[in-house]
Amino acid sequence: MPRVRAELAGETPRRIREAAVDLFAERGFHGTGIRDIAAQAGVTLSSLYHHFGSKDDLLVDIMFASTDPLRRAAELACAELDTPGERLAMLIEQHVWAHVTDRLAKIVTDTEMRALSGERRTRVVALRDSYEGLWRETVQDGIDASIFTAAQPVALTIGLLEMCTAVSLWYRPGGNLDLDELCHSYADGGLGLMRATKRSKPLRRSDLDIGKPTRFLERVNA
Amino acid sequence: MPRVRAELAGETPRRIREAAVDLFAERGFHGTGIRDIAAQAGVTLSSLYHHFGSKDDLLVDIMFASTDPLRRAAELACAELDTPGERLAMLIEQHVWAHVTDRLAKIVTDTEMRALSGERRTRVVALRDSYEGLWRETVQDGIDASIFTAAQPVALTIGLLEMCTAVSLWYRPGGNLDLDELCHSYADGGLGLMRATKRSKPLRRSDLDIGKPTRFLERVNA
DNA sequence: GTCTATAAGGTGATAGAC
DNA sequence: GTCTATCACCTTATAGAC
Repeated sequence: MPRVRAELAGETPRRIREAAVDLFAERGFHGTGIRDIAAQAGVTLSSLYHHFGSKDDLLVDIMFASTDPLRRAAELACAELDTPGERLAMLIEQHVWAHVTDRLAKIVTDTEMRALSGERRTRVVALRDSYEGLWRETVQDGIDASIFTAAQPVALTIGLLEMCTAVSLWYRPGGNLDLDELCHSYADGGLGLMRATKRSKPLRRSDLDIGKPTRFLERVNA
Repeated sequence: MPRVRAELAGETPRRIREAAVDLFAERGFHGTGIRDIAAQAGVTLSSLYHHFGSKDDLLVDIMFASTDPLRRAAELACAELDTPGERLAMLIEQHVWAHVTDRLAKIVTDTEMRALSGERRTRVVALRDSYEGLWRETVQDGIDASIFTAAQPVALTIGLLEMCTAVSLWYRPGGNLDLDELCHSYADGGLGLMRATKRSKPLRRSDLDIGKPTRFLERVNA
């Protein structure tokens, strides 16, 4: 009985969240009314407000649920992989993988920051900065070890991150480009973007053995 | 007298457009009220509606004014530069240059497509597709000529474009990274992303002599 | 936990005087 | 071309019954 209750108790918020993600991604946060969300979730307006304090809270909830697992997977990858090349490749692959499999929530997270203000915004920005910091550190490690020689590593790191983020805007699973292939290709491109030293031969993704893109994400979700 | 009148006649719409760009970029299209725009432009609501048929029309106007010159400059570059490497480098540099110097309008253009529907949306999408087509053709030319050897050129081209687009989200002129340097660095990174053949040595931006990023944009604006 | 009803104010757009 | 005044509707959020 308590088991069943717990499951049922979690179901309504989940449906509200999903409805909100769909609508926010399609019409934007300000373009979506809370009545639209309640209707799509199959609940009334008051029920929605029983589970979420405000429309803003619902947005923050969506952003955290989508970003925090990826950040934790990135921490694991940085802690457990040996070289900057391996770490950067894995950061790219699990970022791309997450932006494809959690497409709509990522679109919302990446486009609706400006809808937030005050303490809510501060919290979300802090989470995002903590994730992006792992990318910056990884690239800097590569520069320090002379594995990467890009002229503007900081600017290129932001660019690379945005390139991988944008996958959620165009990629659809089921086309003629396999998701694993996409991850692999973007990791290879990212290593090329950072440039190998002139002495050593360019670092290629196919030279690395880092396992699947889901390797660390699975441990986080468990 | 007619000269002065013409200048005055064009001034109010210009101020309305600028106010709208500022506010749309900061709060989003649906997050901005038409009263906010009118107030920031220093005109009344009715005056705004005298110059623009609707809030949607104002958005379309902003998007066209920001996108069309860049598209025409891209056409010029593709017509007049000899090699795919030179063409891609110039496409990257003038794209980055435009996204820095026309920052706010680019943010609006890149994030508010979903606010449009029907015929307005069709027209803006067609303009964007025509521009992106020039990038795809350029990369394909490079693949055909074995200058680029990327595994997934189409996917990487979109990624590269988004990477350059995202510059408007973070870059501010006046920091310690010069705009010309940024353009140069992104062009070099983009060439690396597409990969040189294994036989020939990698193509670098510094090997190319293509002139300034503004070279074709100036001719379009004239 | 969910419902109906409603408060309080903002929204895009227009009418008609000057 | 610009103004004031207003329409009809939609917005987030809450009160209070069940």
